[in-house]
Amino acid sequence: MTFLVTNLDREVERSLKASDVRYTRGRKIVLTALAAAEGPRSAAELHDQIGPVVPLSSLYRSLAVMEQAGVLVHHFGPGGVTRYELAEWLQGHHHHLICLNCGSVEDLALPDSFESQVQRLVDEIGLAASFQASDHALEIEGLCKVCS
Amino acid sequence: MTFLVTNLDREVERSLKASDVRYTRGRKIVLTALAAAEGPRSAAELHDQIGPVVPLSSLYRSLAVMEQAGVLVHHFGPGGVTRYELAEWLQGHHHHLICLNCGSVEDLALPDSFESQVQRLVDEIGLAASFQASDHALEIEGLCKVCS
DNA sequence: TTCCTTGCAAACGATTTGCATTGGA
DNA sequence: TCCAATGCAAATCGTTTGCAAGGAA
Repeated sequence: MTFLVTNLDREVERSLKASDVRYTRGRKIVLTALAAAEGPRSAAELHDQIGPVVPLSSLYRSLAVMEQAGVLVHHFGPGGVTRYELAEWLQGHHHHLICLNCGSVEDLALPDSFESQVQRLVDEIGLAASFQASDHALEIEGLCKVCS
Repeated sequence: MTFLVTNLDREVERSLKASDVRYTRGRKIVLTALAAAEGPRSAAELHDQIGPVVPLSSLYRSLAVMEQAGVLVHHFGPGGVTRYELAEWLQGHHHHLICLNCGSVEDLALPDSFESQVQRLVDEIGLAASFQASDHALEIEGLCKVCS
């Protein structure tokens, strides 16, 4: 993580406040679970981990609101489900390791030397394809430690 | 495309036959639509394009069967929907340009010089992360020609 | 004849929403 | 006090499946 949890909390609260969104107990629980996760998590995965204190409908609403406030981002992954994680400005740029067997998705931060190469490739590609690239995601598929 | 449509058809038929799957009229229609597409397509997108001659339930079943036979592969993308495209051995390795505005997904084949760099990066990363990588996908997000 | 395939409708699972109630600034 | 947030249930939407009818080998 880029921030200590305490600072993270402060940053999140500030961001939400800027969108007239309250940083409530339930949202703190969700945010904390996501901050502790090693990769993007679906509503169901979070609900399993958090328990019934935050019902699914509230969970979905909290995720949507925090995404609109720029605190979270989502991805679509294995199982056709939506997974959320902290926005890049909170947890840094990274990529994903996707297990083709169990469907788990874990983060992978690349050393700067790699990342700059990826970034350069994407920049050049965008130019060549007349596509206004603003971000990239290198998803690596294979077998995770557990499944290999 | 790697094959001319005629040869594609022959290859597909052979593959399906090997899985005891018939290459029926409806499946040919779906396959042809996918072969003509510039990127992965969802069942709904195909249905809109093809029309009611192939009902949605048959479409979903055909896509699933052809994927099991190794002729198609799927991805999860914008809108949280599943999109299918020809397997790599039929259309070649490529990446995706994802429009953050309209949600369109289009193919992008990289020049060999780029692709070999991406491949080398992925290989090195896999080693470093004790992850048994078997494939990779470089998704570039931004604005497509229409939306930019 | 033997199975695979199809089509319709019902079933499912993930996600969203209406509405009355609760809670935070 | 006032409006956002919550919780439950009902509604949606993409996708899957049961089952009886149709079609190719």
